[in-house]
Amino acid sequence: MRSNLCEGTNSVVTIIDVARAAGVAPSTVSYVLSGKRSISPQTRRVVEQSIRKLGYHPHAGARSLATSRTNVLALVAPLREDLTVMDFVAAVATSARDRDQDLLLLTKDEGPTALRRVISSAIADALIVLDVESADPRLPTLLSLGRPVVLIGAPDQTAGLTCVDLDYETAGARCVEHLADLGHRSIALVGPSPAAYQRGASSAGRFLRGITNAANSHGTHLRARPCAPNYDAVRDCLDTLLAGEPTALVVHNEAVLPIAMAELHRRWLRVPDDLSVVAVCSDTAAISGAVPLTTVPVPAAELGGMAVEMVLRQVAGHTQPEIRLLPPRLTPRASTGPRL
Amino acid sequence: MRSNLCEGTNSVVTIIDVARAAGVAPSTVSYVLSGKRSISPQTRRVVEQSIRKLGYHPHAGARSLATSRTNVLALVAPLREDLTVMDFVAAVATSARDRDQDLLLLTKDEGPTALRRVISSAIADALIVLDVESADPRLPTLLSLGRPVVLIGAPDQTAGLTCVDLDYETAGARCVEHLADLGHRSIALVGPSPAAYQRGASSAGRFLRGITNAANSHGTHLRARPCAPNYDAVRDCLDTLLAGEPTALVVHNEAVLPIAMAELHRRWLRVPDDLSVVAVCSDTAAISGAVPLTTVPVPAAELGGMAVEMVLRQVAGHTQPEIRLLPPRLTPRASTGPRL
DNA sequence: CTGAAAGCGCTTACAG
DNA sequence: CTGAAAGCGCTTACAG
Repeated sequence: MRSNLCEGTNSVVTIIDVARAAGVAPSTVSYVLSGKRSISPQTRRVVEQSIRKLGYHPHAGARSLATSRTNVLALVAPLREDLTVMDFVAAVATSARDRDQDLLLLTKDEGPTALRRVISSAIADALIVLDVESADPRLPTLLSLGRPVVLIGAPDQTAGLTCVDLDYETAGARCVEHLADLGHRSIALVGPSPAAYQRGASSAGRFLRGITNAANSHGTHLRARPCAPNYDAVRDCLDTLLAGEPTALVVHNEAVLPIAMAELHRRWLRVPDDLSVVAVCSDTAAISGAVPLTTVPVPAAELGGMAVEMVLRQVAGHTQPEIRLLPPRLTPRASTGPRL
Repeated sequence: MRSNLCEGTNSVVTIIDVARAAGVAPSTVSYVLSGKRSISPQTRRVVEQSIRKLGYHPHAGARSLATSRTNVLALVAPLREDLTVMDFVAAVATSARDRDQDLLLLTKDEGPTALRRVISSAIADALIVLDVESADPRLPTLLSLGRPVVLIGAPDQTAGLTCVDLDYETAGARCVEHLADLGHRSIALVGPSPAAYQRGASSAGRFLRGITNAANSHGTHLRARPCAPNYDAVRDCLDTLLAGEPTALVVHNEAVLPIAMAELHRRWLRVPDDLSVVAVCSDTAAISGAVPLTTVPVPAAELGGMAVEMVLRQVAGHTQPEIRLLPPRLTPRASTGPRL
């Protein structure tokens, strides 16, 4: 009862094999596959049968050689242990597949050379770059490639670049507005890790700017500190921040979030009665703790989907650079309440 | 002062361009590149200069068409938000690059069809599969591919398959031994999520078997429960487990770990005085909490590296299937102590 | 130590 | 609606 697929020789089934089996020319098989000219119903049927029967799969290299298209997108991702990164990778992978593209994974530490290599060797048609820094050293290379590139994130200089990101500056403002509405006049920010600030992670600076400006214009006191993702750093950071007796805490650091919540608990600080908490992170992280957290969610799925869409538009010929900043939404949950 | 790389036409630089510029035959350029025959020093020098000057990069599709080799490895990863998955992806990506291979990222939910497509279309030379289940539905396809495949994980039936994994059965035993040595006679296990058991995650069952058998032979009482990665599930799980008054807790669930530690703290259970804790997880997760945890670390970096090495050996012609189970090591830290 | 040429498996004008 | 043929950019026997 075994099917006779792949029986006999182990060699590759080519378009010529299919053509012979179907009694047509190779070009006809090609056109059936691409739909680029009309084919009689009978021909189509017999060709499609042969394709199935022989288990034909077009050779990607041959196709790319003939068309200058690979249908592969390269994603450049940082390798750190980070759920948000994983979210973005997942989002881009899924939407790439939805558009019949494969995904090549490059790591950030391969640097600019790898980007040029992948494009110049026609391994991928386009690049999606994660974890962009304010003055990213890869920018000159990216610009000189002359091929489709989309950045998830926004560097300082965006001339000629296509970027998509959450509007972190407004996100910072949203946090202040929400807390100010609840009567809070003193806010503390647990920011990204010192490493993130040092490498100039673009979201870190923009969020800080947004929350600072908003605090000023609301007459709200703000104290901000970066925080490394380990227990000691969190304790120190909270020591410093809580010394100012804030009534609300904004956490823009997903890795630190569970540690910080546990530490607040250890210090007998009830959330939200003693301290309101707003987090900027993925929603899954926000609802896994004891108290469901008010968040400004990072919409990784949307951002990843948009990046794929935008880069494919470029592949299709659209060359106008564009910056898209998604308006942040704040989702109120149990971790924020009125100042008591 | 601009360099004259890439000046003028935007079209692809080919081996013919390089040959012309160097005054040699295209085949000579090819041999300089591949090192497959001896080349006079002068010829080599002039060819290498032309390559640099023109910014030549070999066309991957053309090369794969001519050689039947892509130098691309495909990694099939599950998409869930999970640091361990991220660890494995990072490990495989890095070691692939070290061996001059690119990495294509496939998602688990694409199923067996994607695996066949990627191999049959010569998009990748080989497959590395993560998150293997006891009776994984992809196994028949994988076996029929006739191409290099390495599983990270071990299904029940391994005939004809090459697998590499931590020896989770022995890992379970190590936990019991360590705790029994410290005098503990009643152990509780927080296992992987119900979802993991349901899909038959192979490590879940093997670890449970190992810890169960070891507990029996040590005359130690064991109570085990799966646990979903959210606060309510953790609370329920601990309610059930702690009712048995264990003096030690084994946590084989990285996502649950920070929540569980916070919850123990909330219940006034001091670690290790009231309760010893052993975790099976990456070491970064183990040392980020208030108490550095005794672990049996999951050696993602080693496993990923071995998978790449093994799959490349297969690509090079080595066809003998093999099962490699890494012996687990237990790293004692502050979270385990003698039963008081 | 080096060259000329066939062939890898596709796509797409060109011709009918 | 369909076929015959050139060409995409490499590699590798074959010949010298």
